[in-house]
Amino acid sequence: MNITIKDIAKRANVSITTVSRVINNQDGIGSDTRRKILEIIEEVGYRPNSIARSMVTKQTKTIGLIIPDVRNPFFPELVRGVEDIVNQSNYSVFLYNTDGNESKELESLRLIKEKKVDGIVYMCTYGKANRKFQDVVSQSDIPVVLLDRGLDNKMFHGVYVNNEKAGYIATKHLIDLHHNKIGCITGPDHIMNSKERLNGYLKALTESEIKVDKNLIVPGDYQMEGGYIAAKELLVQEKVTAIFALNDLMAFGVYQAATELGVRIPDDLSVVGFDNLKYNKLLNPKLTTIDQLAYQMGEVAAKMLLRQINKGRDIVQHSIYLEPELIVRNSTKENTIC
Amino acid sequence: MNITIKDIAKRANVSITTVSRVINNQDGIGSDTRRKILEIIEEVGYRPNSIARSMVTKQTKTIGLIIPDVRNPFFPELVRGVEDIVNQSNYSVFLYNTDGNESKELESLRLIKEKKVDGIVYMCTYGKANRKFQDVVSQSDIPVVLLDRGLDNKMFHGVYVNNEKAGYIATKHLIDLHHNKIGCITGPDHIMNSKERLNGYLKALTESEIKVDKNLIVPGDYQMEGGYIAAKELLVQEKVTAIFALNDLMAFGVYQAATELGVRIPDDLSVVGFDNLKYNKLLNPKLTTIDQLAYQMGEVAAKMLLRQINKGRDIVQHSIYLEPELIVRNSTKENTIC
DNA sequence: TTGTACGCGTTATCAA
DNA sequence: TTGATAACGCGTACAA
Repeated sequence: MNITIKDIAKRANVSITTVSRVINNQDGIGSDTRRKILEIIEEVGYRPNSIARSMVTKQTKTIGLIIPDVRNPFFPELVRGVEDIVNQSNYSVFLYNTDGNESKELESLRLIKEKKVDGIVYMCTYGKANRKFQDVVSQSDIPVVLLDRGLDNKMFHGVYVNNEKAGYIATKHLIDLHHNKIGCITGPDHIMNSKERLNGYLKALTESEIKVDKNLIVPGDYQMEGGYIAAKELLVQEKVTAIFALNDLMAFGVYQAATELGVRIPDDLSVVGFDNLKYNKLLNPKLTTIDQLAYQMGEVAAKMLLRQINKGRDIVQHSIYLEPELIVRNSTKENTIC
Repeated sequence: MNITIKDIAKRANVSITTVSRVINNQDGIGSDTRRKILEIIEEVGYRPNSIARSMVTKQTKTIGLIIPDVRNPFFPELVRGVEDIVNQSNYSVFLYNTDGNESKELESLRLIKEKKVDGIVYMCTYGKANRKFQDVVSQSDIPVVLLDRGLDNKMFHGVYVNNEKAGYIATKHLIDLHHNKIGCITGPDHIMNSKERLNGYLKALTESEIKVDKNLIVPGDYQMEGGYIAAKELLVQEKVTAIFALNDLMAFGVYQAATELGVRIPDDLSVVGFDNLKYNKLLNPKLTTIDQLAYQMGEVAAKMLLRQINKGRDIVQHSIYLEPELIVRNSTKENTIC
């Protein structure tokens, strides 16, 4: 049997109302009474039952964080960014991994709704789950902030990187190094940021009057494996001198493929990645990539969410686009081949 | 205003008891009544309020997972292992990152207690927070499983790797390759697994009658930076031919130091790590390391926790030690130098 | 087969 | 400055 506010009240010879007031730091309490109650609370290690509290206050001091997979090294940064901010306001976070799998997304959604979280940070993937998501959310009026990946519906707040611009500057960098046969390895095509990054790539080519060759655009999976396979294709069949991988993980795969084929980076092949993962320092040569400030994105999203929670949903809706940055390291080099 | 069991009852012209029974799949309900209620529930998208439910059932279908930092690539594996198992039983997980920081650990503990989680998976760090932890836990009678890092007090269940054995086989591997000047980079000394791994190292040396040289044992921090600094010391001042880094992150630092000093791996220096992080495939040459099956550890811990939750705390207490495995790759080589 | 009424631990309202 | 009591949404013992 856990100790409750009643026990404290009894011990202190006061009503539970008085104890409640002390707990919640309200005034209108005699300083003697307050001190005594505080002492007892300290002594017995009493902690208010947040479940019971939530019943009446209608808030749980809890948010839900839905991501594809913590094991993908991009997400832990976001997770920490979110957590560090909400913790400051004494919020706890429910973590749900969905693997971008529709049934898991729906399951998480169901749970999250039952748990009565005060808000949700959502990194969405599939379109179908999203319809359901929108239903659930609009039904229950839970504040939401989308993170990194948008929804076609613009009714939600969101924090994104300017993916098109990012794709543009990455490609431009390669063009400036006189590459004109630049392969591009994309992500799964239902993820919007992949499309946007690709658009940036196309824009840069067009602007520089380099003809777009469809064969140089190979679909990947945002995983090492996909990068590896795509790179083999690009290197063997298309003889590209540069590859823009739409995330670092796939760039890692490119390195592997290059090593196997005896293709030297950056001499024979320039590589640009996307994400600036912490551990791409391990690569030799170090990877030129786009930094999209994952931790900060998490922070910004969390702040937006807290603002929504505190002020209600009817504040001006908006999205924030963070500016990507090109980090030039040693995997890109002037094209001297053709 | 959210929709409640009352609304369903009203719509269906039955009592809330009947609805409750349908929700909880109890029998003794007319099949017509049941169907009708189910229909209405479906139609309006009703979901029981788990907060209210927890009030009466005394369980929240929620566990707390306390880790140092998701950004350390070892932990995401554990997190997923835990989550995947508990999700199967419809549990949600609260994630708390503590950075091994005492005040954060205590704060997480406070929150976790208030949240009335049904159980806790705890990767502990500091000794002081642990006393408090033990108080809190024994007070409130929450089932706990320790993960990866033990507590001096043996009152808890736990899942660990046999760290001493791991340290032993790693070192033995280097000895078998005729290394006799083997540096060891340790973790923070308040983390028990570091001590245990070091013991394995010492045991292997002693057993092979290699004199232990204190200067070859350099303290690290379980981060790349610490590995880098320690490796420089070992390479410049001690001229070791092999280094056993007590985790992969520090081994990464060793690679960096070696590169800077023009020391070739594995020709001039053999390196063994610990963790078998997914992304150490990126290293060139690939890292020989100890696999400690992080994902499985998470799974096992979660299963133990669920068993405790369901059967009560008074089941036989025990700890499980998983067997580490040496993964030989290309960072170790026969010593031909001396 | 179904319904009434109480209780879970807290906050909020109103009265003293 | 303090207290009695209703209410939050649900499960369940007991009654019908």
